[in-house]
Amino acid sequence: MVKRVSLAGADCPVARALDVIGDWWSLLIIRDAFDGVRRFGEFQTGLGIAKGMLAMRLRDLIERGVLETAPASDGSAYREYILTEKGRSLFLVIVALRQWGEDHLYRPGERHSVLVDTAKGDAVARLELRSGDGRVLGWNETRVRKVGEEAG
Amino acid sequence: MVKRVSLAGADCPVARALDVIGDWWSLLIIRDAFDGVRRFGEFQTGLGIAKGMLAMRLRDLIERGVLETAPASDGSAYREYILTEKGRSLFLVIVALRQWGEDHLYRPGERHSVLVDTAKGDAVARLELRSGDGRVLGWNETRVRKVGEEAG
DNA sequence: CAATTTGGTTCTATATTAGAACTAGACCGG
DNA sequence: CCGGTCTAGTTCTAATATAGAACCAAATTG
Repeated sequence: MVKRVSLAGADCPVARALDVIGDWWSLLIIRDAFDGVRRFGEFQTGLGIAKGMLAMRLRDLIERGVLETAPASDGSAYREYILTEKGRSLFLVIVALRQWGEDHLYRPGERHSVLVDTAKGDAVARLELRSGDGRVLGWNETRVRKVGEEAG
Repeated sequence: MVKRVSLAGADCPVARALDVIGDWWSLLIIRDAFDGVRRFGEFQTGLGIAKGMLAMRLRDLIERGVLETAPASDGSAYREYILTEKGRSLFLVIVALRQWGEDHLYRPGERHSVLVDTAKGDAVARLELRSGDGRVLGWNETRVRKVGEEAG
């Protein structure tokens, strides 16, 4: 089989991003980390992931700068896994996935978790893509300018 | 190994979303579809994916309502793969991944493709999460309200 | 109508994954 | 401070998924 394909050198930022967090478990681990999960055992039981997989994923995510370890905040000798700044900026990826899932993967009326603004407790607004000057853009009002292509 | 874990019944929309598009290739196929790729061979050479994998992924994505087939637009007897409405609404997921990749996975000055507003040719704005009443929210100003949890 | 292109399917070797079994160090009760 | 248990892994094995090559049939091209 040779190796699983690597996209680390791609021109497309989507491909590079998927190279880092595009596997089955990484984004779930990161989602849990946003939710306050920090300890190995918490991730393991919460996700139902095999321990070997979890250990490997945590190692990879640390190596790639998404997570880091810190001494446990409860004073014990154990370690905690926490998001780095790089990891925390995946927040909008998680939110986008969440909104898509809410829109398309539940039957009408089927209950699911909701992202709320902590201050007021209301559901957050939908994400929108805007142009540089503030117009809301649909998928068909954009295009990808490839590397080397002339601007304009 | 038993089966690969399924998250199709999860309460968390992020988990359900990843169950549909959380594997190695699906989002790359979808990204290419947004970029105008429609034919089997185009996906295959563009992605460098094995034909068997691609055939399987296309089948899965059709089955899950993200893609559909249509008669080829060039009048030939071949088929094309195009995004459904459900598939097109993954646009913001791709954009969020792109922006994260741009921010964190390129060395300063290293070139990469850019998403531009077709009308003006300028790069699009960064995504922002806002509250119901329009305030910009950071990752630490939100929380997930779980199913069954009381509102408020 | 022969040659080539397109769009697959099938096959096999290798890689990845899940899950169980095992281990070492931390913590806890006495 | 001693034995038991919890935490956080590592190691092992069997099953599944993947890459890549070989094969094939229908459509298109010359």
